[in-house]
Amino acid sequence: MAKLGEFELLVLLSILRQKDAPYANRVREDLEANADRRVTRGALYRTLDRLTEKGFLAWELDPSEVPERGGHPMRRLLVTEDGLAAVRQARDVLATFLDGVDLLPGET
Amino acid sequence: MAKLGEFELLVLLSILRQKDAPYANRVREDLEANADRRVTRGALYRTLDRLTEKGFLAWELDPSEVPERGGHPMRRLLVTEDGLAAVRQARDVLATFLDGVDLLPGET
DNA sequence: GCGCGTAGTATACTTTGTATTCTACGAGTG
DNA sequence: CACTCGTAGAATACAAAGTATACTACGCGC
Repeated sequence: MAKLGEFELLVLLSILRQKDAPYANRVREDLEANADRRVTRGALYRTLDRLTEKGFLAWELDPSEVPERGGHPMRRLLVTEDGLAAVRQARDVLATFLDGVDLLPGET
Repeated sequence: MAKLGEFELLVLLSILRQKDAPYANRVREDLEANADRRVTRGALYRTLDRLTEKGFLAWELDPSEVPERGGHPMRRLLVTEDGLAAVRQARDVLATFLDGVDLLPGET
């Protein structure tokens, strides 16, 4: 199974967090706000494409959620089973390594 | 501050785990064993170089730890303060996102 | 009907990650 | 003693992941 880059992982996690509104721009806002990282739309869509090619992500056009100010129909993002598995594995590896070390003070 | 890629993070964490023997090949073995990932020597050294350029890593030649079967003197790897800070930040971000989601079943 | 704001696409480019191949050197073995 | 084996490291070229820039599309409201 293809492995996840750092950003890819964050994107999948963010999608999973958006329980009721898994749309690209929600994810973008989430990442900018909580991961302290600039995310341009191009960057995000590129990543979504890659995740889709890998089979970690799927989407459907959402006809009900009409955007307030026009634009394309929004894509409702869905993490696949494979995607979930990949996230879990990445989490486990990270947990292992983070666990084995105390870089405690935590405050930057 | 430059950001950490996924592999870079793992490498720093692994170095921190090798409390008494922070050498490149220990790290390599650690990653292969615990991160379920093939790591060639070239790949690792390239990453170490990049981390050094970013100021996250330093090293000194270790004269005391003589290798058992020849080779170059080993480099004792040292994570810098900046490196530690970068790791902490990455950890915090990951924690935030992993926390907000329950992909629990955990078993693959 | 024109501009603004949102959603998505295309493309070019940079940074990160990986494989391959080379040098160096000590220990053991013939 | 020279040769090959195992370890450590360097150089190079290349692939994949990440990012920026600049586009199209469309609806709303002035």
